[in-house]
Amino acid sequence: MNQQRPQKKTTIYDLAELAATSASAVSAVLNGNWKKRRISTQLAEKITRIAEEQGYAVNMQASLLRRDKSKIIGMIVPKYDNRYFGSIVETFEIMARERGLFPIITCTLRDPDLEVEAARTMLSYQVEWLISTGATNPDRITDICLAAGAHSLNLDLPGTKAPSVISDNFAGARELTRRTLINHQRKTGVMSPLLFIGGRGSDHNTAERIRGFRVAHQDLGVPIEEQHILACGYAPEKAAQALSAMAAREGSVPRGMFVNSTISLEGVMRWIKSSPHLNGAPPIIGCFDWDPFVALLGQDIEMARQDVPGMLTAAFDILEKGGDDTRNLIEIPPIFA
Amino acid sequence: MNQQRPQKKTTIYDLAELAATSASAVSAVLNGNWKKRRISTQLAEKITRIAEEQGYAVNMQASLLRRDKSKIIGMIVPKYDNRYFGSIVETFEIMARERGLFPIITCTLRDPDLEVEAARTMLSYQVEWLISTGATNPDRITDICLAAGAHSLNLDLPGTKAPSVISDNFAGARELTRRTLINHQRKTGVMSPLLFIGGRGSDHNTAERIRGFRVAHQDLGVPIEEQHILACGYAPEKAAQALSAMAAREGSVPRGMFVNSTISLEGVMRWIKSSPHLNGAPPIIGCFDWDPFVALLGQDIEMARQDVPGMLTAAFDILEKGGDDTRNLIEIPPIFA
DNA sequence: CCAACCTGCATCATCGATGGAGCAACATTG
DNA sequence: CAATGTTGCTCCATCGATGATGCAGGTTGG
Repeated sequence: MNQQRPQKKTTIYDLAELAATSASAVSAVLNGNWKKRRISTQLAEKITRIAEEQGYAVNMQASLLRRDKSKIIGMIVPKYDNRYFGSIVETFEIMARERGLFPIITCTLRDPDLEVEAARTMLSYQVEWLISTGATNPDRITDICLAAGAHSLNLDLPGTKAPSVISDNFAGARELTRRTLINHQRKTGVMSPLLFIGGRGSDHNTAERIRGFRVAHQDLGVPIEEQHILACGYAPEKAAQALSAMAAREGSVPRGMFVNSTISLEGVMRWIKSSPHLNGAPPIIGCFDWDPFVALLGQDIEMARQDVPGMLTAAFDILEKGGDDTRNLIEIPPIFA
Repeated sequence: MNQQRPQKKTTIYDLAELAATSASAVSAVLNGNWKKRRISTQLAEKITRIAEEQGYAVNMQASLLRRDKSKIIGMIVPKYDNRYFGSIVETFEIMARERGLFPIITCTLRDPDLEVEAARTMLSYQVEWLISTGATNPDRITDICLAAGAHSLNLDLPGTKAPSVISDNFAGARELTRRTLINHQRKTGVMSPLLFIGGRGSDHNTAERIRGFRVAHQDLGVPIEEQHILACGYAPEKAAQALSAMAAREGSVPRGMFVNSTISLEGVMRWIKSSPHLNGAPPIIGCFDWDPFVALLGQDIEMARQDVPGMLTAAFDILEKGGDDTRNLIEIPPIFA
């Protein structure tokens, strides 16, 4: 049949009439517990056949209304425009489906109001769990979830009111800094402090990465230049502006850099390309995040790839243990190539 | 209140009791048509206040069950691992919300069975519209949608049974080829045919792009080399393997290339880096797709950026006009920087 | 002073799926 | 042959929100 307009939806009552039986029997057969309800195999087969012929699909809205568990799991995510978040949502979907859950995802464009609105909307859809990824105010969302009878969990950025799974930012940054310092020495012959650029000074991850950055310098006995720590925000333009300002102020810019995300790296690379400040000498970069094209950008870029499967495995572990009591912080080490 | 465990959900009946009124009044007030139903402003304010105090959120399952329109719009998308699809889902969400719709998205990992399963699941959730992005078998999905009373629309790859919005692959490829041929001539002094690499020969977009590729060569009077059209699939490894095979077979590889997606480009660039076949001379590339880091990879890469906002505007136009009858194909020109 | 009308709500059936309870019809046991 | 058990269903209340209908109590017009 090649109908143009969508037809009305088939319900279990329609199927019941076609099979000359009751809606209850149809329901039992189609949701699989017909053995328990002592429906004959004969009738079960008949109903199954008719349902398939009619292209029947349960009305989840009705089904969920009746049941106690929705099996819906929500995730909010800031953006889809980089490999890290892309990988998070993709892995999340796969792992959720493997566990018989229905994932719904929404991006909040780093807008705190949208985060809250998105959380409320998801709660209206009866999510059982809500994972806040990189949320600006995760505790706010946890409060809303608790009030609405849902569990919550923080990913990427931690909160204090729900369990959190994040990268081991301190150890990762320390190792990345160490590697970059050594790369810099190998290339230039001198050991000199790196520039830290990107991220918000107010967020936990950036603060921890700066801490790792400091300690790595200390480990190698390299003094830090305080004015070379630029937590100027994540946007590419912010990074480019910060570099311009520094170049104007100091007349030059360090060749070795710790860049706090691929997003910021985009701005850094653009600025370097368009500016004479490095005199064509390629920068020596450590980037906290991974992108396949960045790997092709030059030999002198080291990346710390956040362990997305590891993080989500930890997240689903928590959620399978039902754990709200565990207000713990789980830190997953990033991966070096 | 800082409770640990989620509490039970508040319903309009709870609110009605707290406000000493009926559930019907609560419902009318909270969904905004209380004026029509002649509820006093006083009572409306009281109910609103109590609802806020209790952190009430409607149960969409119940609400949707009762209403005829779900306002849910679904999208299936192959992957989240590149800027094109990332931009599509992000723009889709924004535009859907602007129109008062609730977007749900699912990725299908380019798996035909998963596509069908995802479509069925979405239909269970009562989507009114389903947008199939880059689907391997869009007509199958349209059939399923029609049987279940939903509308469908194809994006990125066309189908024959529902309206389709895609890039103008022919014109885009023709222009990209023209530009790349000219770039090649400028750099090398000679006008010589390009290598076409990436994509599936069986998909409409690749076929159209190859057609544009041919016509552009013809336009400039450059003969094509048939064995230099390699629709080897999208995966990076496939592209790398195809190049290796060609190099082994012919002893060399053209310096000018038309690469049919950033995904394939990843493999191409990796191969070039690891292989001596170009003797360090940078390739001259036209890439049908856009990525910010690719722009930084070299001066000799021209990109055709698919006009995602334009495509989705066209898609939402169709869907606002309710149009199923319009089985038309809308082609949106890609953008050159 | 009564009909007609308006205001401000409450009652109740309904959406589709679900599962506890109940009920025939038949089989088995002592 | 009555008592008991088993098989194979059906009936009905229920989940929460919605809106048509109805119904008091007050107001207005003639």
